[in-house]
Amino acid sequence: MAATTERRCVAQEEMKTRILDLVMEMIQTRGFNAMSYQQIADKIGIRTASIHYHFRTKVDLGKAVIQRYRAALQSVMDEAENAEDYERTWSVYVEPMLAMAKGQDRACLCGVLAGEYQTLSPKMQDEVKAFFIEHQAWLEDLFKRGKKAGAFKFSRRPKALAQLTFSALEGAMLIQRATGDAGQLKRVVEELGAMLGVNH
Amino acid sequence: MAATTERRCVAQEEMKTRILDLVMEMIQTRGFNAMSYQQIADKIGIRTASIHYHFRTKVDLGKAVIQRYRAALQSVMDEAENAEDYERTWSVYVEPMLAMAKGQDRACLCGVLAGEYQTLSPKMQDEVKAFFIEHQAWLEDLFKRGKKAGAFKFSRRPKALAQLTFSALEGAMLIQRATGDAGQLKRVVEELGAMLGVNH
DNA sequence: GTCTATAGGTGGATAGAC
DNA sequence: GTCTATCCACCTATAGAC
Repeated sequence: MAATTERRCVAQEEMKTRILDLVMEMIQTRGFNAMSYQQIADKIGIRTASIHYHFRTKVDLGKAVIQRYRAALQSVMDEAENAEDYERTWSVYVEPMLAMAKGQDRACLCGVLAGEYQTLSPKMQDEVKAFFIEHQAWLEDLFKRGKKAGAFKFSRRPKALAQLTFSALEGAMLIQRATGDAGQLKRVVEELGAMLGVNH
Repeated sequence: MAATTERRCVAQEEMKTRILDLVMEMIQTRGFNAMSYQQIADKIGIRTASIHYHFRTKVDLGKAVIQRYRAALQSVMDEAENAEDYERTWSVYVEPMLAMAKGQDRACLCGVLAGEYQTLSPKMQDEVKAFFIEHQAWLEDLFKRGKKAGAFKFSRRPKALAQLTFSALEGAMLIQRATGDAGQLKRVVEELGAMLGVNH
C-alpha cells in the first residue's frame, strides 16, 4: 500500500518534470501564448485532459515553469559566489546562458516572457519581474565587491553597469536567434568581460 | 469621378494608417500572437471583415507594420548621420527609443517579435531579421568612423561593440517594462555613451 | 492517473449584400 | 469600403468513466 502510493507519487513527479521540461522549451522557443495543451499532449503522448491533472490551469503551469527556472539560476549564482576568484564567478554565471543559446532556437525564458508581459496573468508577471530584479541586484552586488577587491576595474556606477550587463545578455539571446549569428551572445559576453576589466 | 476616386483613396490610406498605428502599438504592448482582428475592430469601431479589405491576411498586416517601422527608424539613422558631430549622432539615434519606452507599456516592435520569432511566417521573420542586421551594421560603421575621427575612444572591436550596444538597448526596453523601473533604458544609454567615450 | 467526450469561447478568413 | 452571416480550426477547461 505504501509502496503503491510511493510508486504513484514517483510516477506523478516524473510526469510533472517531463511536462515542465517540455513547456520550458516550448516557451523559450515559441513563447507562452503560442504554446498549447495540444502540442504538449502530442509530444508527450498523452491527452490534454491529463495535463490538467498535474497543473490545473495554464497559468499554474506557466508559474511553475518560471519558479523552477528561477531556482535553477539561483543555484548557478550560489555556485558562482563560491568560485575561486571574481573572473571565475563571472564565467560560471554566464556559462548556462551560453549553453542555452548554443542551439539557435532557445532564448532566455524570461526574456521571451518579457515580450508578452502585458498579456500574462499577475501571478506570472510577478515571477518574471522577480527574475529580472534578482539577477540585476546580484550583478550589482558582485560588481561592487569585485571592484573593492581589485578584480574588476570599471569606473561607472555598479547599478547602471549591472542593468547594462543584464540587458545586453537578454537582448543578445533574442537577437542572435533572429539574425542566425550564433556568435552574438559569446561576443557580447566577451565585451562585457572586457568592460569589467576581466579576461586578461 | 476623379475627385470621388481621390477621396476614396485618401480615406482608404487614412484607414490603413489608423490600422497600422494601432497594430504597431498592440504588437509593442502585447505581441503579435496576442493581437487579434477583434481587438483592432473594437478599438477603431469597424468590423473584422473590413480589416481584411485593407490587409488580406494577418501576416500581410504584420509585414506592413514592420516595414513601416524599419523605414521610420531608417530615417532616424539618416538624420543622425547628418548631425554636427558624433556625440550628437549618437543622441539623435537613441532619442526615439527613449521616447518610445517613456510610457512603461511599449518595447521595441522587433524586440517583442524576436521573442515570438519561431512562430512567425517566413516573410515576417525576414523583416525582423533585416531590422536587427541593419541596425547593428549601422552602429558598427558609426563606431568605426567615430573612432577614426577621434570622437569615440573605445578600444574594442567595433562589430562586437555594436552588437553589445544594440543587445543592451533591446534588452533594456523589455526589462524595464517588466521591472517597472522606468529609468533602466536611460541608464543603459548613459553607460553605453560613457563606454564610447561620449558624454565626457 | 489517464481516458473519452464535450462544452464554450475565440481565432482568422470568406461570400455576398449594400 | 463596410457590412452581416457564417465557416472551420483551435483554444482551455471540465465531467465522469475506467
